[in-house]
Amino acid sequence: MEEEKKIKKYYQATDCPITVTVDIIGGKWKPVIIWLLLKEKTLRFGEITKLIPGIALKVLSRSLKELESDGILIRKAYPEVPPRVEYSLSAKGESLKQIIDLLSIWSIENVVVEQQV
Amino acid sequence: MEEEKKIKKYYQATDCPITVTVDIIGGKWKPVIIWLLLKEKTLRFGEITKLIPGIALKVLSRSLKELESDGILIRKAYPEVPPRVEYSLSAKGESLKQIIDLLSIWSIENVVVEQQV
DNA sequence: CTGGATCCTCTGCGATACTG
DNA sequence: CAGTATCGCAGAGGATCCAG
Repeated sequence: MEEEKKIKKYYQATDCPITVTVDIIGGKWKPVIIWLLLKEKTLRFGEITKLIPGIALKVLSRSLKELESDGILIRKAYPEVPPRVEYSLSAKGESLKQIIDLLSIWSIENVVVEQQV
Repeated sequence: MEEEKKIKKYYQATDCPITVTVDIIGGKWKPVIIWLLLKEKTLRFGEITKLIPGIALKVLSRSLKELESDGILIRKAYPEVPPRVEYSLSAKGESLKQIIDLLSIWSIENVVVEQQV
């Protein structure tokens, strides 16, 4: 069923591969999460909430799940008390670095400058 | 008021410039529209609706407006009857080519292949 | 031909309380 | 500590009719 959903999702937007990527890394917080993981390599759930003060727990939780099921990041849970869970990027996630960098650079060159002028 | 909204939008996501760009080119159809304009250079409203069969008129209309107000594309209306309106990318819009290409390539390498296997 | 006006649905996002 | 459960809101996306 999930498989179907993905395939459907892929074909619905005029077979445009760009939309596929935007669906995966898009949204309000996912880019930020990926960006943080690119910098910090490994982060715990609580650390992310501190690094992204505005995010709601539920949203972070769901974002991480989706990124995991898309193969972008890897979730490692340690059977301890209290529990510890570490998130890090997969190879696929690392391969987004170029894109994330470009997105960042573009906005700095094309949006931020404007606002200062 | 619009200015306030933009500035607020920029600062809300932990000052992350990536989100800014995603906000501009994100959404279900905007990437497709930009991609089409990169290829075709100039398109009329009706032509876009034909190239993107699934899109609702209102959505296309709003997407074009937003892209225009973000300075991505240029709207040229000809005072004729029946009216003719042409859309083309601004220099700022053209500068997105690199990003669009990367997004496309990434999905082809990381998503499509998987589905075929 | 271009798109505004209207009404509707669906889901992404958010805040708080609670649990293994 | 790392989440789930629950409730709620606002906006994106959509279908249809109407107008300059």
